[in-house]
Amino acid sequence: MGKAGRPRNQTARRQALVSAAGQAIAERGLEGLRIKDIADAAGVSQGSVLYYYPELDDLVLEVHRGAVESYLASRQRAYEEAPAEDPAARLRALLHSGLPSMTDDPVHGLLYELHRRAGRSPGHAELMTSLFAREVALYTTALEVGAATGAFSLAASAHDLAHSLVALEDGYGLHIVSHNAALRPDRARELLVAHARAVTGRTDL
Amino acid sequence: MGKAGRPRNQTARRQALVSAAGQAIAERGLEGLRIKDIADAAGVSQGSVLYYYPELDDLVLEVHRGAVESYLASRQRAYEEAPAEDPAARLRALLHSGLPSMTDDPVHGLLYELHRRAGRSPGHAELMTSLFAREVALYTTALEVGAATGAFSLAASAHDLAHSLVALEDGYGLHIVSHNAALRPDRARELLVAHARAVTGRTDL
DNA sequence: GATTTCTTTGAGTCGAGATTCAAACAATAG
DNA sequence: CTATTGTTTGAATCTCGACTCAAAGAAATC
Repeated sequence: MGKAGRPRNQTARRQALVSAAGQAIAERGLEGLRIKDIADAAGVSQGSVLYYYPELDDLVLEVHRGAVESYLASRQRAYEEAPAEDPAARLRALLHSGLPSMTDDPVHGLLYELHRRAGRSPGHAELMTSLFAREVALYTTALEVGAATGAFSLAASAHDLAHSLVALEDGYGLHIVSHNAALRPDRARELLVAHARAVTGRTDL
Repeated sequence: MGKAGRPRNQTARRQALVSAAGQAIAERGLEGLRIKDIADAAGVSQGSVLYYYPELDDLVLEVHRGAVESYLASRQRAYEEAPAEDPAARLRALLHSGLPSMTDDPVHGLLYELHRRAGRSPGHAELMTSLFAREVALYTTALEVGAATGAFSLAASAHDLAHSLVALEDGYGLHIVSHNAALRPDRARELLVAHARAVTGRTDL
């Protein structure tokens, strides 16, 4: 009396749909998201999209979750790939991984696009909160290690400074992806690094 | 053979429509904007909305323009109402007028909502750029006056510091209106003021 | 009051896109 | 091979909201 049926490799399909949806959102924005676009990008029919995600919101939430995780992983990686014995280099790595490098950086573009839902959707708000908290934690660690080894002389608590750095990234990043003509990526990076120099006492960041 | 016809008080009607649209956008967001909602809020028929704004985008652009102007005017007013002989008080006034005071502050909510279009619409990008530049100018003036009178000892150029302050406001504000559970308005204000204290050398802000 | 032009209405039309669904197809168990 | 359940399709249908338009209303001019 064994169970029957075709094997479920839903995991793979779902993953493909999440990826396709992420691509579609990055291209046309949340408002321009169409089931047909997702289906085309994933190479399946419209019906299949609904079969796996009867609620499109669930799919968008998965896209958001995936974007947050992969973005955090990339920053963590950047941080860890810098020499552990050089706190300034590690901080520099963080600073350089937190801003969109072009006005149409796809990763940041997707994240800002998804964050837009946060004001009206608790699920998205939670993801945004989580991203912020974990970025703050990364910076806090980097600053505390530098302070402990004497490499930095912090102008305030590591935790508060970390908050400022992440908020600065978000503010500058928002203007960059929004095509603020007066704030090019280079200029934003300079300003961010200058701020980091000021609060750590390192003039060589 | 004089011209005839009913007088045109299009100005008033347009203003009413802009106001109604602003209200609708603040309530349901750009994605949820419906002609019917605008018409209802303005107390006219759907046809009238199209009569004055055949291109809905033009109406949204007007809403954005109005929001930017009134927001800037309110900050300018806050700045000027503080005693001119007290640079610290003036800076404090600016700092307190730049963050949403609640998680659903309607003014900031509307502005962030409209800024969302900037990435895909040059008109909106221009408005956002203009808002940023003028906020930076306000802060720059406040900082320079304080520095000139010896009230502040600036940690960097007034212009650079002003950029940081505005970007910080934008970053914190974004998280507040997005319901970041870990960053309440009070906390954000504390962090912003702490930053201002650090870069001006005033411990009494 | 007649005329002209501006304004307003709302029912009707139209279209884009979401949703449904019955039939076809696939893999596994027995 | 057959039965059973999982999967996929895409044409038909449904829904919502933008857009059209002919007719009615209103102010200014003559």
